[in-house]
Amino acid sequence: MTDETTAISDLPQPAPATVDEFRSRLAEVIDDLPRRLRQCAEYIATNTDRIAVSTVAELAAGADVPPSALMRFCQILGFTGFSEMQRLFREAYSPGWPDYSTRLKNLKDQGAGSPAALLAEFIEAGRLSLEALAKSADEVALTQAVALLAGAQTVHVVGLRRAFPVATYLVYVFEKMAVSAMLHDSVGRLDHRFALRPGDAVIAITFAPYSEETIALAQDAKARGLPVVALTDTLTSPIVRYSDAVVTVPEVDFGAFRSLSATIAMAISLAVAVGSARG
Amino acid sequence: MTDETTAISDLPQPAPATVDEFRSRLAEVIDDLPRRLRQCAEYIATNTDRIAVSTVAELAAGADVPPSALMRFCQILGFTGFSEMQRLFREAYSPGWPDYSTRLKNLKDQGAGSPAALLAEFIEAGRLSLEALAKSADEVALTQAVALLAGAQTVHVVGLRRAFPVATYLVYVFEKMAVSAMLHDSVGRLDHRFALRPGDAVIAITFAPYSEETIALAQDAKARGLPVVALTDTLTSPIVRYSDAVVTVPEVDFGAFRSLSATIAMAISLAVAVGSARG
DNA sequence: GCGGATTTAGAATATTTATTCCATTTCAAC
DNA sequence: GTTGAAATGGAATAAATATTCTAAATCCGC
Repeated sequence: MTDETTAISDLPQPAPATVDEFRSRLAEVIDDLPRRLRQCAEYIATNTDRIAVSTVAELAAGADVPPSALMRFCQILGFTGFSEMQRLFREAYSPGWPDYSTRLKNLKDQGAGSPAALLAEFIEAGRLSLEALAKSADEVALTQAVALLAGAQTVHVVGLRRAFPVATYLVYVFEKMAVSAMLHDSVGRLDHRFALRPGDAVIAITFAPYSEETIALAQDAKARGLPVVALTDTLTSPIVRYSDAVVTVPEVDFGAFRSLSATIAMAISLAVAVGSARG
Repeated sequence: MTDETTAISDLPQPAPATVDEFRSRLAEVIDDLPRRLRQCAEYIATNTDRIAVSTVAELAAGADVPPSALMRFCQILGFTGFSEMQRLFREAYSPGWPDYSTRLKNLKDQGAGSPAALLAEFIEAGRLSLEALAKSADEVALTQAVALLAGAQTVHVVGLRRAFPVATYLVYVFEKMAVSAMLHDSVGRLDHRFALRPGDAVIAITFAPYSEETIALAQDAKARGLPVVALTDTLTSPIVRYSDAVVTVPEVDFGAFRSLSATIAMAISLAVAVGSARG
């Protein structure tokens, strides 16, 4: 009858009311959970999205625990049981976009190859790219890149072919932010590399198949001791070895073409951050 | 005992195996369905995404029919029952937020003005733009624009300042699709308008504040009787009066800068559609 | 290695949810 | 209007699913 044994799990904690609350509660408790319950927590943490559409038995099987363990897990989190937890996820699903996905399907139904169907595909590719970027963005690399560029006199921007639109937008934003920037566009096959001066920095944008001129410029700058920032697709890109900071962007493409959404989002962020870092 | 009354619904049709198959089956049957079943079909058609996370009773209530009607509906589509139909959607289910929204919040929490927070904002702006585009896209205008451009000898692309990246990407895609295209970039203040020849077409890209040169080129082309396609922000844009087809794109911006995601998605779609309409 | 507390597994039960069935209604052709 | 066929609603039943309970296993401080 004493209260002395009252442990955390006995306290009537209120159930999480949002997915965010759910996640933080999960993070709180996960470390001091016994073996089976921790297994539940870990499985749930990486498969949160399946809660809405699975049964206790299925999730338990996935986590490799008996169903009853999963029940206890739900209760520890503050729910009366699995059903209550599941309700949270079923209701939270599809909040912001009431008819977005339906509409996309309608567009696609116009027939494969129709302009509307293509548009739907590119919209989807763009959205996936942005979401992937949100998940994978490396703040540290980004901050580092901003620091390098913010310290430069003039920022030299190079990016050709499919990366060229990004380069031009970057220059546009730099200009608006009063950052001195120069676009290396190889118009007229003129080589502007003499313009690289001590105190400057380079941002080079390239994706597979990597464009030689871009890499060459980065290499040149590096040789002269200028800081080089790379905006590319993977850490194995050939430009990486000539760069002092590497920002990678996962881009989903449809057919042969990149959506560029994620790349541009990253580029603007860089430019604006550099602009405001300078004041 | 005769087979003479055998109707469509009696034939043992195989159940749809994919969501796409499901949608086309639905479209096939929806027109010759009795009242209650049509109610089901219509509700399901606009709420396809809730199938995975709802019970028969919930969906039936939403469609305003008794549960048994919904059961018959499932069977007409070829499923043995609701559960089988739901399984299809549960397996295909993948919400947009495995941890997307949480992650965005984390980025923003790095502190207002930090590179990561900026990135989060631009990602969000891009995503909203794409979703808005999905909802507002006008297939008819798009198809019309494609037709005009597909009929042209050479496509002249013009877009300056913030629209310039879009113009360059458009030209890149046209090239890859073997469509003869020319970029009017006003490099060196050279005026290329003499290049407009009978049989050509123009695509002009401009957003508020509208760039004069772009509008001037459109006007010029129009005066010579060439078809002009406008890619712009609203139907009240000054370019509209010089255009034969107008494609509008809603773009959300953060701070002073457009995300361009929606605009680029639209531009690629146009270019690819034109390319395949030709070849 | 012993004793008390905690954790666990799985069987038993309760609840929810899907499915079937049939009496009644609606519809359309004659 | 009458008749037969199709459609409907709701109650009855079957199946799946969640939840609880308890005996056995495990863990931990001594």
